[in-house]
Amino acid sequence: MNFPDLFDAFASRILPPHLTDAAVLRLRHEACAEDMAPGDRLQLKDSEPHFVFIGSGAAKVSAYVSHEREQILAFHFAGDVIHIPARDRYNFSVTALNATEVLVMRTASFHEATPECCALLRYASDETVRALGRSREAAIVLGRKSAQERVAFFLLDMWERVPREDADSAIDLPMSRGEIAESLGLTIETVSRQFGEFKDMGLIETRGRSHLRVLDSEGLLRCTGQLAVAA
Amino acid sequence: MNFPDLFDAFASRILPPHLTDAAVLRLRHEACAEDMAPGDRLQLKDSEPHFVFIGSGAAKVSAYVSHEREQILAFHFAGDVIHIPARDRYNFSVTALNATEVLVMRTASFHEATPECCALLRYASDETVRALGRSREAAIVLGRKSAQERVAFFLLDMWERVPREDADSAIDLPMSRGEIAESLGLTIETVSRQFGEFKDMGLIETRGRSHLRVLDSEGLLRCTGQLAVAA
DNA sequence: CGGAATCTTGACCCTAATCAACGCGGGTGG
DNA sequence: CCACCCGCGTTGATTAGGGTCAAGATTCCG
Repeated sequence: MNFPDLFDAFASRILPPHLTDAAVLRLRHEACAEDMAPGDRLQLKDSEPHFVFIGSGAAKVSAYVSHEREQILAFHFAGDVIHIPARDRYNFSVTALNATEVLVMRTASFHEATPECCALLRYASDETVRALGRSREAAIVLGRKSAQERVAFFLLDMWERVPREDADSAIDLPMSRGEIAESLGLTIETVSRQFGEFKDMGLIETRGRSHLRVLDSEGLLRCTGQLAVAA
Repeated sequence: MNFPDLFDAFASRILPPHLTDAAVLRLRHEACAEDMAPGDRLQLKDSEPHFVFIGSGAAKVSAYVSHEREQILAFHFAGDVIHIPARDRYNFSVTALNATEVLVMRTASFHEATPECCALLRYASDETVRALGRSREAAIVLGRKSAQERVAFFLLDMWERVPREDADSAIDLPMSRGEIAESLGLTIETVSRQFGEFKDMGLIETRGRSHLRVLDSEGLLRCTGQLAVAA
C-alpha cells in the first residue's frame, strides 16, 4: 500500500464524515507513512504526542520504565488508531510485530484544524477517550488476580480483534509467548502452562507457535470471571 | 462552598484563560454542584461521559466488573478533574472518602461549545490525555510485580498529592487499608505488613489509622524500582 | 539437514494470599 | 468522664499460586 491508499483507508474508515475538504487535505499534508519490518521501532519526536493509524499488520505499544524494563501496554491491529503521548515519566514506543504499514500524525495536526471546523479535534478527543477505556480495562485485568483469568481474557481479546478470513478460521498470533506474558504481568512459563490447561480443557486448539483456534468461547468467558450482569 | 464559589474555583484554577464569556457562562449553566458525605456514591447518568471537578475533599474512582467485584482505579483530591466514561463494559463510579464538594458536568457541555471557540473542547481533550497518562501509569504499576514496589509507589503518590498545610506536615490518608489494597491489587494484610516494614526501615512514620509522614522519600523512591534513567 | 530460538514441561521455592487471633482507636451510651 | 464495643488494623501461621531454574522438545530458518 502506498501513501495515497493508506491515507484514503484512514480517511474513509476512521475519520468522521462531513469534514471539509480543506481539513482533510491539511491532515493529508501532515501525515507521514511508514513501512515497518517485524521488530522495527517507530521513531517519534517524543516531545510531542502522536496518533498512529495501522493500515496493515500488527504492533505493540510499550512503556520503558527504566533502561531495560519494558511493560507492554497494548497490542494493535490493522484499522486501529493508537494514541502515543509525549514522553514525560515514561518513554512510549510502537514496535511492529509483523510487516506493518502505519500512518503517523502529530496530534497537533488535529488541533490546528481550521477554526470553522472543530470536527477533527472532536475526533481526536473521542479517540483519546477510547484509548482511556482500553487502558482502564487493562488496569482492571492486571489488578485482578489469577493467571488463568488473565490468559483467558487475552485469548478472547485476540480472538475478536486479530483480523482473519472468516469467522471459523484460526488466527495467527503475531506476538511471542514472552510478549503475551509481558502484557499480562506474568512469566512466559505461566502463559505456556495456561495455554496447555485450556487445551486440555478443550477450550482452544493450537498448532505451531502461533496458530490458534478458540473452540469454546463461552467456556473461556467463564474462565475470565467476567460474568458481568449487564444492566 | 456554594455553587458560585465552586464554579469560580473550577473556572479560575482549571479552565484555560482567554475563553469567551459566553462559553464560560454556558458551561456554568450546565454544571451542577453536589455535596457528598463519606461513602456517598455519585449518581451519574451512565449513558453519558462526565467530568467531575473536586472542589474539596477526596474521592475514589472504581469500576464494577461484576456485581460485587470492585476495582479501584484511582484516588483524587481537591483540584483534580476526573473523566468518567459512559458505561460500556464496566460501570464506573465516584465515591467520596471525606466530606467532598464536587462539580459535575457532562463532557458534551464541552463539545457543544460555540463553534467560534474550540477552546473548551481543546481543554476537554487535554484533560482526557492526562487521564490516559495516569491510567497507563496505573497499568504499569499493577503490571510490575513486587508488593513492596507498589506500596512505595502509592505512598510517594499520596505524599505529593494529598493536600496539606505545609511541606513538612504529616498527611491524613483519607482511604482505608482495604481501599489501598484494592487499588494496588494486593490484600489488606500485605499492605499493612509493607507499612510495617517501611516503618522499621525508618522511611515513614504513622500515627493512628491515617496519619502519615514520609521521612525518606529518596529511600522510598529506591523501593519503587523506578530509577528511571531520564534521557 | 542442522542449528538456534522459542516453546513446553518438570521440580523447587518464595512471595503474597488465606485463615485466624488479637489489639488498638474512635465513637457511643451510661 | 469513663467503660464498653465494634470496626479496622496489625501480627502470626499456613498454604497455594506462580516465579525461578533447568532440562528437553518444537518449530522455523537457512
